[in-house]
Amino acid sequence: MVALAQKSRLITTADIYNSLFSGQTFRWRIIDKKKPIYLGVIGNTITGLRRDNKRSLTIFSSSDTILEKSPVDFFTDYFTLDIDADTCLPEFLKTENSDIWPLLQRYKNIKVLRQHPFETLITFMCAQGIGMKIIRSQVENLCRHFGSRIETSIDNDTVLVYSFPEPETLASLKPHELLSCTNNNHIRASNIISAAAAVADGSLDLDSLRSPALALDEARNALMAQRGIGLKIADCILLFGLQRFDAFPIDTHVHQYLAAWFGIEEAAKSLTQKRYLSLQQKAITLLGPDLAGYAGHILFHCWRKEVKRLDTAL
DNA sequence: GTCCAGGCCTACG
DNA sequence: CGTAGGCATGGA
Repeated sequence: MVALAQKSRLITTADIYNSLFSGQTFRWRIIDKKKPIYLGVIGNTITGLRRDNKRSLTIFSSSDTILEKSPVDFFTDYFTLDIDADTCLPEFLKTENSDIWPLLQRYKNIKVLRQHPFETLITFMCAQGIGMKIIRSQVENLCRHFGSRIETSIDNDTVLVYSFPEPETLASLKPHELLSCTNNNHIRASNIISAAAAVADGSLDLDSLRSPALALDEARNALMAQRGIGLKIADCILLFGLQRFDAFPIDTHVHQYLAAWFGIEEAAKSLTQKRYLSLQQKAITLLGPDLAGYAGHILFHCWRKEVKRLDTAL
């Protein structure tokens, strides 16, 4: 058993906590709601975050390093503290849309995370046409069945976590072995296995898709070559797992707020593939070419919480 | 019971 | 082109 030792302290705003449960990651969880400790597994390193006060955060870690970086360096990158919240959202939201701006106050500092590419690929393949609770439950099953078991202790309580499965592990499965992780959907199980196989054998090179030198369209096409990955899932993988903050995924909620908040008439119609691309261009024009997806995620979370009253955390 | 959840793919006009 | 239906289940 690995005792989770306090390793370092990171000074930041409390808004990074919302980042963990804004729907971009399905892996982090709350251990103690009264004295919030958030637990995650990065590679094979167990990491815990505890809020000390509004601007101070303690990092716990089962190792001195997280993916070969110090915990502080790792989380500075992971939580994109290099992205300035003030420049992320465009001015027109503050001036022209006075009805939206008050709603955004609790969400405007949410950070989009730089997550692990393969984990992001698979978890978003699990997220089609089902609710957030089932998605989280599927991902939990995925790790429990096919990841590595890791035990730790926090304040003398034993906590059991699992790493995310390796591509080779998932690639070796048969669809029926994966059904508990795909809501019993056989097609999705088989799609996930073949995508994992593509990563394992190198025909899908996720790291190469991170390069800004590669056009966003080409990166998306490489992902969409996999069965079960369409425009929306591909854009999510680019945004959350490949650090392409210009990628702008449009799901049912984004579709809704583009109509309700931005008055885009096209968004009132059903979301066909052609309309997806057209709406995406309009959104990028409004939100800016560099951080459209980053800004879009903040709007997405605000819409879910403030308008739809949906919760994302368990 | 009905409807909708962070969709994708195929078949059919 | 577009739309409808299938995939599957749980919670509101």
